[in-house]
Amino acid sequence: MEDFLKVMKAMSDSNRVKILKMLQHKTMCVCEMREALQLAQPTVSKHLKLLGDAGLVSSSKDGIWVNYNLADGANSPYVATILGNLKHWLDDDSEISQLMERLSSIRRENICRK
Amino acid sequence: MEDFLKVMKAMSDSNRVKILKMLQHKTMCVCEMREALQLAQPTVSKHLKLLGDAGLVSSSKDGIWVNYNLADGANSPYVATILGNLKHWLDDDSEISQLMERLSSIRRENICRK
DNA sequence: ACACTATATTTCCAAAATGGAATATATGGA
DNA sequence: TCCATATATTCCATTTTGGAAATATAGTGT
Repeated sequence: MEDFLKVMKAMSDSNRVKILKMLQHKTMCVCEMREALQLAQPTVSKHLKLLGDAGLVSSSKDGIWVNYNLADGANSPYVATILGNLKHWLDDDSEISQLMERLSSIRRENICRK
Repeated sequence: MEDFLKVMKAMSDSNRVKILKMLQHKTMCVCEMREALQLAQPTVSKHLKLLGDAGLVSSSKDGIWVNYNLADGANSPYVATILGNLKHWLDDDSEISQLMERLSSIRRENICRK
């Protein structure tokens, strides 16, 4: 039950859902997400920790950066099902589609290491 | 997005999930659920209101009672998918399976109208 | 070693969620 | 009409959550 509730709670916040939708399109680091969502960096990190604890995202360190990706869901049927459905869910949501449009112009080279 | 989040938030509480699992097996009134979950009656009513607002349950009045059922999900792809998956999810959870065992012995005639 | 940057953690605050007691409403029976 | 019961609503205390500022940690380049 706890694992299930963790996944549902992780899906219950619009900024976290936006993170997952962005990760459908590309691997991202924290500062790219920070820019895309216009949130403070610690806030983004906390959301990512919660998503990671729920098994929805994975991360790997690349030097100074941490690359975040969608999890494959191999360890949780809840994660696999939710992420599978989220692939097509919310694509016609205006907030989401606007975010996706802006996403292509948010590139690590232009934000980090200035 | 709002509709989606409503569904996810509704699924983020163990008592509400238990209500949905019970409704998979039978139509229930508030006092039966109150007995099954050992919660105060207003608490159950509030959970049911939230589940109803999310489109996860429907209700119909029968005299003094209100019968609650799982919604058919015809109006929401989120509801349809979640309720469809919940059919098999959590069946092996110990809390849930114990609740299901007790469920058969909780009958309206024995609780209400005493 | 030192400065700079990306990320994580801690701490605090405001807002939201959960639960119950008290209360209101509605229905059925005497 | 009056009473008992099923359900809903209101109100309040406690806990949880989302956000940011401050701080800590870890790489990278000089």
